[in-house]
Amino acid sequence: LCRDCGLRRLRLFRPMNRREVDQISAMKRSHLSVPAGTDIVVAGERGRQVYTMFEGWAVRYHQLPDGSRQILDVLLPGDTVALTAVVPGATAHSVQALTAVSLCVLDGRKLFAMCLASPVFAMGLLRTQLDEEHRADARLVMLGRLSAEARVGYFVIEIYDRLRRRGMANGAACPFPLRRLDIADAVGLSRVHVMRALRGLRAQTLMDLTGQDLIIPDVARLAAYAGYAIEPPGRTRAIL
Amino acid sequence: LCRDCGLRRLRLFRPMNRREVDQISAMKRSHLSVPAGTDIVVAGERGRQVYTMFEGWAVRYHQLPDGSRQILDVLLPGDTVALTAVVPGATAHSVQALTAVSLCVLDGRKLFAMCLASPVFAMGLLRTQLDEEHRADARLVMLGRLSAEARVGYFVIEIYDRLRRRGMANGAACPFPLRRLDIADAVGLSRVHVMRALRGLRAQTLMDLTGQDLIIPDVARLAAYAGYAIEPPGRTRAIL
DNA sequence: CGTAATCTTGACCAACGTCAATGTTCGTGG
DNA sequence: CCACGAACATTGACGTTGGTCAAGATTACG
Repeated sequence: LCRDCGLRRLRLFRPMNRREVDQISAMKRSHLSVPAGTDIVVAGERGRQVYTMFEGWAVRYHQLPDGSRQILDVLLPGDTVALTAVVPGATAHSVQALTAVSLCVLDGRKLFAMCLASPVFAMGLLRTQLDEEHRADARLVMLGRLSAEARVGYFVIEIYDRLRRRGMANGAACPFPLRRLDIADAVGLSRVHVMRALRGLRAQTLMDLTGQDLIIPDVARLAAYAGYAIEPPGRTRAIL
Repeated sequence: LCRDCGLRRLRLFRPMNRREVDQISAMKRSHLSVPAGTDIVVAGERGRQVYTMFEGWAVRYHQLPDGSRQILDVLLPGDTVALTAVVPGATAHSVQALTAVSLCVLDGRKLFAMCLASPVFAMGLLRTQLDEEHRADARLVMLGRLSAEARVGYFVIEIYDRLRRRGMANGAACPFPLRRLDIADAVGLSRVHVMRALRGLRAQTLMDLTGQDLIIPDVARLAAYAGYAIEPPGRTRAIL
């Protein structure tokens, strides 16, 4: 199955020989498809499964006691979900599908065993994790120091750039299936103020988000405005 | 040297046998002591060294082109610095000493080699890294969703709790050698507004930060107010 | 004792949140 | 095909939170 995975052809993952691919294939339990809105992982539950996003968009988020929600990250095809399950411990965050989503379900215990058996594989995971930390740091800067408009711009272009590196966005346009409230919960603003920021960004022709259709006339200009450093290609991911 | 390290006696690290400790000892290059204000790591430089905080406080931060600064994390004794050097790649953030700091300097290449040789060790690193990610997520929630007072309270009690787990804070009081501006740069506020928040927290007897002396009369109450989940002890770190 | 850095506070202003009203899209049942 | 309702987008008016400016107080240190 993994041998023919469409995502592999996008050069999204570290080059692997046939044996490695087959080993990963052996960890694969099943393929899961869920409609938009489904809770894939619920905070506090002790899962033994790791997922790989295959298609669709999802968010990792945290719900506060007062009902407000912070989106921690947007999950795109190729991303790994719930890696904390490998190193035993309950997941602290929830994951919800934004669109229809399909995932590869991996056996956490087998994945753990594979890490112990193959240090190179474990180091790949560690590197992917360090990359994630880098992105998390950048988001921290965004939330702590950027204006509302710059935050929205940053959020949007970060996702656009991730899609582009995966060969899933080419020109100036790309789909953006988030509601305004989702954006607000990601960048720490209110839904209404996100609207104002979008209007401002459109007025400056930095980006145009109408409905679910995103247009970025000049990626470099938006990146400069939002303080986003466009990632050079070449970084690959650890798990198929 | 590491065999007698004072930090080891605090049960801060995973239990190791003598051979493991000696292996880590072999990676140790030197011991570095720097005065307050020193730049330990400079963003963009390609270091081949990893550090372990031995004594003192430091911050990991990012400087924006407009001059403002976001503190990403406070580094306390026992914390690992610049782990990105292990998996090759330039460090993206800077580290500066807040107080006089002393560090163990480890050879990044040897550390890398040790990860490849010992998968258990590599997995320990991965777990520490996943714990860090969890803390990063929590800080993201703080910046995105909490009020100014709650943010300051969160920031303070998180550090207090980390110190406590390391046996470096016991009663209600603990030293807190940050300037108001440092706190502001960490929680995404202005220096003046941090003052207002501190006054408010003092008025509610949630905490009292006067000068560099912190007093938390009721840790659980402050934690509840700030939405901080006090960590159960037991999590240990990977590198000595 | 003097200078520089930081703390602390008040007054005022800008950014962002809340409320409420209207428009738009889309799915559902008649 | 159309009527209806639900969810979401969009906008204006207004209130609150947090930033900026500026001044005096305190501390650290030579």
